[in-house]
Amino acid sequence: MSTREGLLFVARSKEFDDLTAVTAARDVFWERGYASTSLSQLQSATGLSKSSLYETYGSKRGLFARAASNYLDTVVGPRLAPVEAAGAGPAELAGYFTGLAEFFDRAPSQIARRGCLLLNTAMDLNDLDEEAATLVRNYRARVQAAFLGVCRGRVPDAEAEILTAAQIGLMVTSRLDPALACSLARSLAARVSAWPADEAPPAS
Amino acid sequence: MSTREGLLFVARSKEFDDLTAVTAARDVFWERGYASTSLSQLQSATGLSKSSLYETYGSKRGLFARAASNYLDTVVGPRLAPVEAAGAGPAELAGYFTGLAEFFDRAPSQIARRGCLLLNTAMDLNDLDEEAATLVRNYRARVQAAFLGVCRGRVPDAEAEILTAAQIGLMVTSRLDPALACSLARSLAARVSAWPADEAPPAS
DNA sequence: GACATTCCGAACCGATCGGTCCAGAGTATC
DNA sequence: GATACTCTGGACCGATCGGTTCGGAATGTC
Repeated sequence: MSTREGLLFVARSKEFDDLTAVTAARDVFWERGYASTSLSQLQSATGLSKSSLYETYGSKRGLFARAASNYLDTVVGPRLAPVEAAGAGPAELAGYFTGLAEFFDRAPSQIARRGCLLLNTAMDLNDLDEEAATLVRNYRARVQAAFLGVCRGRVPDAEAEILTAAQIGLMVTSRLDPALACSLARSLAARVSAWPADEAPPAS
Repeated sequence: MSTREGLLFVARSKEFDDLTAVTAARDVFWERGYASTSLSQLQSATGLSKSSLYETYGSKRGLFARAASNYLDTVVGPRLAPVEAAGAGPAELAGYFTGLAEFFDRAPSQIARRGCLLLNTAMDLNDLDEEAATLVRNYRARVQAAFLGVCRGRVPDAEAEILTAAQIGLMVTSRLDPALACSLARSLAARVSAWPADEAPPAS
């Protein structure tokens, strides 16, 4: 708003929801990757005109930044939260993999095949910038840190490194064959569940 | 060649080496992915003109098929051969990962960051065809089969499934950070080496 | 009505895309 | 020289790319 001659004028309010638009764009990037996503596809998904997209997000790259941030907040965060919580144990980690298994099992093929937006970005790093590269590296580090928190005191630290790699492989596999990914996720959950108890074992 | 009036004429011989050109193209696809590789980049890499490329390989897609086949023959095959051999054991599997670790350690960054041509293709499946998709799935299945041959009789079969995922994650990680991939590969080798002996344990 | 802002359609930019074609130079054997 | 084939540079195709600009309609408050 602006003032002039003591009068207060209020501008026309926004007609589209920013979160809705970013989410729609996120899904296109997620499914097709950054480089293979065209502006016209983003227009179709968001329902916004090219002018509005440019005016609001500055560029394709700017919209991608918003999409990636949204992905971290609404997809990665909630799924990883129980594992990142203080005191998380094998049960929480197994639940993480079981949750993914159920997702691959139940979600429609088109959704299950999207893999991970940030890992998919690893293939587009040639077309993006160093900022995008560190974004992906930080994501990987965050996953490994969460896994490591559960491993400490129970299994060697290298287990977290390997589990992180397996998780990355899991998301890539889901792009190839969601059913295979489902099976794999269950195997990972089973493996974590088989870890020895860390404290006083239950008297049986 | 053709005959006419009883005379035999022999055509001009090829001036470029097919294997060299395919290898050069393969490296570009490997580094940049299918969709992000342009014809002009393929021209620069192969040293061939657009006309010759079209005449020889039919299309960008046709050249990619040759590149992928070459990749399987000259990259995947040799590295996986010892693991696929009859009677291969943990030592061969550990050697596989150690070989990758040394590669990530010694190869120039630009080379080490290429990851796996076929796994990278998983991101381009939207732009390719079902034939390409089965190519990647078959590669994954081949790796898992090789790993499974070593697991049998020593560790549960699910270990091969998880190791395959870890191997996929390893190749993705190498695109992000070769040093991390090197460390990961060594951890995988160590893990496999720690498997219990399958037959009469050595008397100590 | 005046004013401020939002939004879109459309035109436009320069560039690149994969693909097609052809004239002509080069290279080989007879 | 005649013949047959290889190979290239360049022109061309229609299409699409990300990005930019602008006029004007729509929507709001005063």
